[in-house]
Amino acid sequence: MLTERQLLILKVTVDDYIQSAQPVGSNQLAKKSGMTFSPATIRNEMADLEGMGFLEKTHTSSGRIPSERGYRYYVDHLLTPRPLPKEDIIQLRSIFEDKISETEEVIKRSAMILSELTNYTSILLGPDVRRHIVKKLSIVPLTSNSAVAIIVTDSGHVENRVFPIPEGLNPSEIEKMVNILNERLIGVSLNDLHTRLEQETMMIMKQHMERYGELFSTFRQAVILPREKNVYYGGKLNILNQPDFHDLHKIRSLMDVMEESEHIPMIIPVGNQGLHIRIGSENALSAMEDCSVITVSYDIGEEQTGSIAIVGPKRMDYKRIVSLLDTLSGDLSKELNRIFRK
Amino acid sequence: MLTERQLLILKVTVDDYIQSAQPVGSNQLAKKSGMTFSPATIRNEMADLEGMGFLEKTHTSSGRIPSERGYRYYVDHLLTPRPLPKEDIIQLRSIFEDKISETEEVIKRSAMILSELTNYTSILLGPDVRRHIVKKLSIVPLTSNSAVAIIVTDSGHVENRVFPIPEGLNPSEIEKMVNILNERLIGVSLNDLHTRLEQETMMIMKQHMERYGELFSTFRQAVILPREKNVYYGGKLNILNQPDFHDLHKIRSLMDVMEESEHIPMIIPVGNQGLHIRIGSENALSAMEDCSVITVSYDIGEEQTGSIAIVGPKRMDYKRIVSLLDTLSGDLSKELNRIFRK
DNA sequence: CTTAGCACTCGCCCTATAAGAGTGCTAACA
DNA sequence: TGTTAGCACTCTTATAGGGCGAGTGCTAAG
Repeated sequence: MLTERQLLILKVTVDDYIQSAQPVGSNQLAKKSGMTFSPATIRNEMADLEGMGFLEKTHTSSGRIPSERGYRYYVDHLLTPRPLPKEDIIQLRSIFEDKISETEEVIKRSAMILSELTNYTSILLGPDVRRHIVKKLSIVPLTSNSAVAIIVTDSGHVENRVFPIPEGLNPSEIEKMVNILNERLIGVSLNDLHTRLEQETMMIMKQHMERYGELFSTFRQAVILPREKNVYYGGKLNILNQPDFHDLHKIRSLMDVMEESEHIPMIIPVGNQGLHIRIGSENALSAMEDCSVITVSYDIGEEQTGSIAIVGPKRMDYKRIVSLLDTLSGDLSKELNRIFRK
Repeated sequence: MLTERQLLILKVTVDDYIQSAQPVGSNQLAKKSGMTFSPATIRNEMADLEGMGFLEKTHTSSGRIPSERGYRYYVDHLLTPRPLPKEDIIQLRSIFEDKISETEEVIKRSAMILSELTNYTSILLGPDVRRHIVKKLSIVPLTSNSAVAIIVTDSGHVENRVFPIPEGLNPSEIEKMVNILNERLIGVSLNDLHTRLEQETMMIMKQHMERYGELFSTFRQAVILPREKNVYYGGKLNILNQPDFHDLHKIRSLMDVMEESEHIPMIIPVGNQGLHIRIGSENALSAMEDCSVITVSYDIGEEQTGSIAIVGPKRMDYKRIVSLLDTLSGDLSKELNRIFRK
């Protein structure tokens, strides 16, 4: 077990390294306020802490930097979240100041402000569009052989796609189809849409329409997949500001990984409630082994949840980020509830 | 005036430097095929070319690299566009292979393929949404005090935005409003929409509806500005692959500049028909002084034009990019005409 | 006019050296 | 027994010098 003094030294070491990005030595530490022991004592303690795997040296005679285990311990036991400074709160509140009524806009904006506030990259997961409920379907003919299909969901989200229609189709046929679709499909989630389309509507359409086949199948094609991604980024380039990242190759692969939407579930494990911190190799992706990721969930309306993630160097300002995310998660939940509830 | 031999040497020097990214010396050049003169002769000629400002040395006794003037001359007089290799043509054609019916999808895809093909960053300007013509307006109520406004344009583009509506508004009022709006505004461009809204519809609404004021003004708010940007990127990170860029600071500001949509007109001068090449400091933005930008216009339907830009190092493979852009511009124009014409 | 020859320049790499920061260990001290 | 001063040692960083190689400019010969 760690003694009080060791805890203190570990904490101050991590804090200092987070702040300076330089290995911290015993002399330097001794000068810090609250340090009543001599450098020699600190050296002894640091050697112990290194033995226990909390600190590391970059070379034989350098100062110490926290190991991953050190960060982990720091985060688990030594993190004393302090209240956010006023400026931060003001900034966070500014996200909501113009009473935007769209979930997606609010989230986009959160991503932006968050990255500005932290100087790290933020990734926000919005509502899962596939779980939204169809509120209205419509088809607007554009030319003699194309039309745009529009699906409005209960959240105000609009999916739309242009699709080809058979040449010379009677406009009343289309109207008939739209009516049938609306009758049968309002209240269905986007996710269930394509199965329900087949199961329920196909038969009816067959009865009521000639040439239903071509129209129906192209429409189905168009409607299958929501196009919009529910991932929003802020400060993608902030990585370039971090002194911890200098290897262009690593930066490149890190940025690549973050942009690739299929990797997102590896960065932000879905269904994780509350706040989580993943340090270095605790991350699933090897491209992120030099990063820490802090994630927190927030509520969207009453049923769904979204996630906020901050990606930065292991030497991340955990204290500040945790406070920021805590606050933002709460604010965001509240605001989105307001939007959904009205 | 330049002699034949000087032209040859300049061309080969630029070609070699484009290919190798290394300053090219007289011995190296003499080994190239087509070089019938001795290194000494080449040295003399290179000294002359340097005197005329076409070549530069990185230090007193180094090989030569092309100056901006050298690139300019190369591009203006020495560029012999050669037909694209088969693989490139196949790749370009793959953009259109699944007969997408949406302008924006085709453009997005072009941006992607183009950046893969060139290993540079591509920026494509799509149609100016504000010039699109309203095909249909609708309002779908979501909750008791919010609704989503949807505008479909002739190109199949859909603008949509959630906006607040006065509590307890009669649904039939909304319907009435939508009818009036459709009667009056179909055929109007998005750009003219807000002025026409005021001029024509307000009076009519006043006559037919109670409480038109609140509803109308929030609707107007929602409709003012199209949200979608018409800028599409491909290979934003490709800059990181270029050996010419190593200064993180410069990379950062270059990437920043490219993402900022207000800078786009400085990168791609609007209304420029045909192909243009801007080398180094010929660019308007100082962050791009180490870049070359090749732009070409393409047709969207019959009236509008879009632009394609490739951003790379000054040491860019001009020959290849010019051929690629020429071809893509033609193909894209053809394809978009097909989409619009049907 | 072209080219071989040659002295010279400069970047790059390797090595050596000195300074500085920090460590581990030992021994003295409270 | 825990703490601290002292000291030798290690390793990084910065600086300077030497050799190598690629390349140049100039001169003189072909």
